[in-house]
Amino acid sequence: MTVKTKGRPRAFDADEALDRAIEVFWEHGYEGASLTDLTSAMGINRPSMYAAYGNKEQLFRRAVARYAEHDMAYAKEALAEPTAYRVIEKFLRSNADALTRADRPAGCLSIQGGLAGGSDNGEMAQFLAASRLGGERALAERLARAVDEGDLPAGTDPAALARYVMTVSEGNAVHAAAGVDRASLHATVDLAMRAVPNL
Amino acid sequence: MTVKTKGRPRAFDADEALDRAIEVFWEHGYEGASLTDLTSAMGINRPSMYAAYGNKEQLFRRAVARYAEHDMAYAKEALAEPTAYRVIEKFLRSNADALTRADRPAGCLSIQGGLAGGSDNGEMAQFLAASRLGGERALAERLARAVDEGDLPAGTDPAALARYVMTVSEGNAVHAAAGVDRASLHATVDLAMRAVPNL
DNA sequence: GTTGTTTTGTATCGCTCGGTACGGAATGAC
DNA sequence: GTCATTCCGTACCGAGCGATACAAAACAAC
Repeated sequence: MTVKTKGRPRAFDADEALDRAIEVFWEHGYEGASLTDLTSAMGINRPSMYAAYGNKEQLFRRAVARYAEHDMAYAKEALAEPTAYRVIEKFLRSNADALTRADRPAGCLSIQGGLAGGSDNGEMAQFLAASRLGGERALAERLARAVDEGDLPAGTDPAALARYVMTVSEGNAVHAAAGVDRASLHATVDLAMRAVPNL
Repeated sequence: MTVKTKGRPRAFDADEALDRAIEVFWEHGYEGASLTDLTSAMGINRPSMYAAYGNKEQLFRRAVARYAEHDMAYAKEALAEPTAYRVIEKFLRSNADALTRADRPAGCLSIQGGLAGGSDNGEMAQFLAASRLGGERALAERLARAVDEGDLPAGTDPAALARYVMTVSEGNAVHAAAGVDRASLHATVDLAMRAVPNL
């Protein structure tokens, strides 16, 4: 799929470099990741980064997009499970695994990226929060369908249940970033699942 | 308790200024809070801050200590409840309220302060994580006592249950920082409590 | 009063930040 | 070959960072 272009060819793969940037943002957060950190991890120099991605903010947005598409692919898969209980369990189990992958930083980019903003009004924090709430809404819609299908008790509030699931997921992300191991996160999921109706 | 001292008297109250610093750290995080933000909120100038607290890092550590003593006083109160169920519910309810106080920033200083570190190896993030795990350990000890007293089912893992409770608390903090309102956090607590054994 | 001590305000330090100017290098078009 | 175009690498910019030097100001001791 490499399109023929004029001029000197790019000496690096843009997606591979983006993966390296993801890990730096993941580990240090948006503001904590300096351009020196980023470009040295990406194996390129500053002007190449600016030519390829625009600036630090756009690099981060593209990193988050790629992260959502690849590292969070399990979320979309979980929604395809046949029952609400299995949707939720698959999501929380996969999440616990993703939070503790040996080849990736601990925790979740969306949380590590930044909950608080600097002197600006927390533009990045709001962006990440909106992205997370988007995932929560998708889960709520799947659970609403489950209520319609009689898969969850009538009267169940799908939005509240989705929020609870995301709350556990985010809490686990905070724990993972603190160094808690995979088995402990799964033990938390064991407990959390007891609050989920299982017909 | 104002001790008579030589020299020019301090023109500000150190604890009151610390409360203002707490709010700035709470809102912008450790690295996101600049000395200009801090000292202007504290109503003092830079050299006064350095004379009174040492440097930015020590100011933050004192802010966290004061935060734990005052804004998290509900945690210690919750541990005094008679039953494990009531300990947990009181903790999560008070936590949900504290995360959404109108006169304070949304969320929790310990989470907003920073999950990720800059170019250093995340010294502050580790410090905050250790502080949170300390609270978790205190809760685990209280729940272990509850098991001994027959207040929780025999075979209950108090550490796992404590971790679950803190996970919900931290997830709610993330949600609160994203702007989720108090009632929604309590709805999450409603669901979370269904996983807690209630004899 | 004078002296010693501590705080205050201004003005500044060295450093790192995100971002860029510019010349040379590497390609396709012709 | 020459030209146009694109990318790479160095070296740099202004701005903001955390931290401080220094002298005037405000007190206690005498």
